[in-house]
Amino acid sequence: MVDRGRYEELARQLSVIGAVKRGMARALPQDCPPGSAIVLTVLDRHGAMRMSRLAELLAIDMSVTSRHVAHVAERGWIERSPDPADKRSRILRLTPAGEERLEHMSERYVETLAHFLGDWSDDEVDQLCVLLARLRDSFGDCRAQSVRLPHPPTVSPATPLTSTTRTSG
Amino acid sequence: MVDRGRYEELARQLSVIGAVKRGMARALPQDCPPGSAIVLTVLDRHGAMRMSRLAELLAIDMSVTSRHVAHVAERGWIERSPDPADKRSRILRLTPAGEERLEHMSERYVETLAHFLGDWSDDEVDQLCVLLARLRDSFGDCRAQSVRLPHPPTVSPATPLTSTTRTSG
DNA sequence: TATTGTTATACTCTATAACTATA
DNA sequence: TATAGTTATAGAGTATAACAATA
Repeated sequence: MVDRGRYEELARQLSVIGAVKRGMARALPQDCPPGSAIVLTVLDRHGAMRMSRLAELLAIDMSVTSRHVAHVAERGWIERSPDPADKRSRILRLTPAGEERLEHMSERYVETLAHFLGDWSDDEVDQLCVLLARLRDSFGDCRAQSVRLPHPPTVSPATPLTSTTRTSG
Repeated sequence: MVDRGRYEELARQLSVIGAVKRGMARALPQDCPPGSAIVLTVLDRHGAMRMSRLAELLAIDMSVTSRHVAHVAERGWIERSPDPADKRSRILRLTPAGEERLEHMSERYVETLAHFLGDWSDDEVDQLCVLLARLRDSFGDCRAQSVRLPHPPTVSPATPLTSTTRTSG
């Protein structure tokens, strides 16, 4: 068990890391806000999937995911084909235009990191990647509705422990 | 110089780490949104300071900092005493009530981390803290107005390189 | 009746611009 | 004239709740 001081330090570091994320976001093309960027990134990384799966991977509510997806679909960066197994669902898939967009985006990200992280070694970047991946993994699906935190903010007494993707009943 | 693939991987990891930050934010007391929490944290960590310094440490515009500060000041968690050296400024300082609030907040953060990071070792937490601190440091003051990024989004041709805290002239 | 996904509404954070007071 | 800070307004992200279509 890690001691309290270490956790406090980690909490501080996580609080301040938002500045880095904003710095990265500024490098994005104008028609591609962070919400679109992450949808394209995850679809490229994990392949075609349904809304609910995407929402789970992003750890955001499906209502929010729906808006992000609508935005990139309007621009032709993904296609939504009917799911033969379930007519309520559609399969999300990156289009060639989306891949192109992602490539452009990726170039800007890389340039930005090269700009700020010029003096980092390969090993340091690798280490940070590994630890961030592990951190994300440890948190798992930590969305409001799907997990019981130690201190449920406003939740009424006995909330069921279901691991659904929904926002309400 | 780090190669492109490593930077791409880091960019992906940073994109997805927002889920962790949201998970942490959910642990905060209801009357203490993340913006307030970070102000209290930084004032505790770095001691009393002026608005402009706080904005620089948070890497957000002073207009935003001003609102966060107003919020915590209204609740009596910080005090704003006149700066004898410059009548335009005030010195921000944590009050005993603010320290108490911070302690409460910190407990919740620690519980949340203990909940999700139960199987991490001391060394792993330390390593992540060190790398995050270094990352934040490498980005420095990366606010919109204060730094030239490789791809200035909408900025007109010759923007001066001044490192000010301002939002407009 | 339960689940997938969409839409409407509200809240938080951030940035830009205009403004006041002081240097 | 320039700087410290405040406020008004707008844009993006997210959560909750209500809804439609399908399982």
